Amino acid sequence: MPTPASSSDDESSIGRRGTSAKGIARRREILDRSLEVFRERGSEGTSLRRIAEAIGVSHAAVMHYFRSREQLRLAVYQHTERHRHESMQDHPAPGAVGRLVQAASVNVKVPGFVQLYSTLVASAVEEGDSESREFITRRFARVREETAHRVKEQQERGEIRADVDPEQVAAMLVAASDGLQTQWLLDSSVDLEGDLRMFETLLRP
Amino acid sequence: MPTPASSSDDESSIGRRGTSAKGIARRREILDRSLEVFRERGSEGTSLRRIAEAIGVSHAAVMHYFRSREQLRLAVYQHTERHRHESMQDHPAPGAVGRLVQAASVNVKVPGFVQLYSTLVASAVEEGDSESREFITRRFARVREETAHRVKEQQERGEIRADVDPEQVAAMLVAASDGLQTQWLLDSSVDLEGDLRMFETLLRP
DNA sequence: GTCTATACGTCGATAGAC
DNA sequence: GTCTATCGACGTATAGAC
Repeated sequence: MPTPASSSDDESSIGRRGTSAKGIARRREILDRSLEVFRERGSEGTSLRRIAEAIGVSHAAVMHYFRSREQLRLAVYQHTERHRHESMQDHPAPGAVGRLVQAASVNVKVPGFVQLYSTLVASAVEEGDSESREFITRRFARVREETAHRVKEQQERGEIRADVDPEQVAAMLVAASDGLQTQWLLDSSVDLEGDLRMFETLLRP
Repeated sequence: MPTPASSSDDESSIGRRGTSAKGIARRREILDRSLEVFRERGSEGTSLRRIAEAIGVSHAAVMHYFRSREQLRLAVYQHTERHRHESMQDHPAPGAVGRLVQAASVNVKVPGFVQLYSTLVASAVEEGDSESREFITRRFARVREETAHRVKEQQERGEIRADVDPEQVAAMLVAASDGLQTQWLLDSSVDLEGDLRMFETLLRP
């Protein structure tokens, strides 16, 4: 539910195979089809066998490209995130809150994306040493840092009140963005964009 | 990760058996031991057989009291929530933000509680018709409503600025509280209490 | 490199004996 | 109320065909 932020991980660094032309295509096919199946039944309720069936291969073939089911789920998220970023490439940095609003609005329009993120966060906080935990932890740190930097700049320009700590504001903005996307999924009468935009009022000098 | 809010569901309305004295005791034992095991391995990584083993019965015995694994998880959350509420019964309503801060601080000190909540939220947004979804959806609606009411009262008393919508503030406060608890779990350098307290500054007239 | 076939241990869930 | 037995499905691992 992140926020923009440039994705630095290439897909191929995550899986273990898929070097030939056919392998690369197959890998992408698995990622694309997985998201489709996740959308219908949720990532938690979807087995490797079901994904494999949707493609027309054995479930062992899927495991040829991904070390584990957990790792496939993370790779599907990163794959989707990349495409999501491309669809909002061109914009002139409208400030910290604006970035959040834009990112959140795009997120909830990608079917299954926020749901997938939720399962990754749940895995991250439940498991002690998983790849999910490391990925989500780093993501939070990076997004907070980028947001804090933006807030600081806007404070120097006098666009944001100076009596609040940029790091605290950043943590809060990221938390509110994540939480509101979740609430919107369960009750679309929640005004995701308006609620986030309210921060512009609250942060005004 | 909620917020205070009075728990209206009785545990026994959730499970299906446990009417005798022994049954009631057994039911509570399952709930208590489940949380202990969830704490170590996470609720997602814990099987009914492992819980049963910790008690000294077969996994079929556990299923005698709970319709499904999913339902047991929800019941464990509600059971823990009840005890959590009792541990902060006496307080004189310190305002909307104060309530949030108090609730969040207690939550993160109950081992496994926020983690369990995260898995429930993930289930809620992934599954279309589950009990988890209904429970979490109702919870959000109730907590938002209670918080909005408190904000409105404080606005009338002049304690909170009047140029913001109470419902929007409530949704944001709940979202920020949830999101910050998650961030704190993954990185305890996040200042959960301080970040939330900042809202008092932002909301000052 | 890509993939099928197959097997292992475990899981949630159910049925029926005690 | 609790057990044992059993079911189909699951994640994972390996051997080997192409």
